[in-house]
Amino acid sequence: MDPVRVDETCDLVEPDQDGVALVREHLLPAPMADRIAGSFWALADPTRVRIIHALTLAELCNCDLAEVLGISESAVSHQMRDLRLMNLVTAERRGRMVFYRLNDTHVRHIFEDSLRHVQESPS
Amino acid sequence: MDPVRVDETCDLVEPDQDGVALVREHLLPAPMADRIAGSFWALADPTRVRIIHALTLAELCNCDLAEVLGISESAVSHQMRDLRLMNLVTAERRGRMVFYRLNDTHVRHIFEDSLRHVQESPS
DNA sequence: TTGACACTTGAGCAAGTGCTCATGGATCCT
DNA sequence: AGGATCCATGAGCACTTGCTCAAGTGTCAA
Repeated sequence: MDPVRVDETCDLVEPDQDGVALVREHLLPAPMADRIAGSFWALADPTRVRIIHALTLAELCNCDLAEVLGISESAVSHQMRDLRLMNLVTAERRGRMVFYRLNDTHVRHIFEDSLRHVQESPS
Repeated sequence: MDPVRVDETCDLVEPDQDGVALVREHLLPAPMADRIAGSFWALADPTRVRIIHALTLAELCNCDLAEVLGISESAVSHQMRDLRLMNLVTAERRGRMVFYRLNDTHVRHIFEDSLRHVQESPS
């Protein structure tokens, strides 16, 4: 628990000094909620989770990803396009293959944390 | 970087000893990918992000959440049902109101981490 | 050049999501 | 009891998502 104060406006504060009033005062602005949601979008889909996990282990090209994960190359390509737009991976062409690499240490870290958490938890 | 070894089968390993072979060997099983994706589902939607943020500040009832976030009580109630099913919040009835409280320290922590990360990052 | 291979892209579709609206249940007050 | 308030729920709807399929681009090798 023990939340941490981060700044003056909108975030982590000692809770429950007044309830509704406190919440209203430190309300998370909608654009920031959008950015946070966006940063979790990548890991909220099983296919992308598996792609990101694979890229944690090695740099891989589109067709290897498709083959290893058992999905079509087109499906992989579509996902990689989105991940690239979110700056979560970088693509590098070598010959006719395109190799993908994880580009975001934050996503890598929350993924690894979550993997540990899922392994420890009972269900 | 410096990934951490967690167990023998499917997870965090020193990368790139062979690429595809290594990935195939340590492939994340689909059910585990589903569980990880599920644990991020809550924070991948702006409305739920704002609900969870509000609940990090105080215990709140349905109607206060609706009023503070500027959405309908029905919309809140539907979201709270899902969050309850995922065991992320607990509900306690007091009179005719139902007060919600965060129930998952892991979600609380990754949310707080992410909030800090979003605040530090440029864009 | 011709073909094969790796990847990209757009259209289209089935399934899922988040909301509103209407209704019903639970609780309190007079 | 009757009404008011708070919440839950189901139906319905617009929108999004993740996929497949088909067609196209880029690269290499014979």
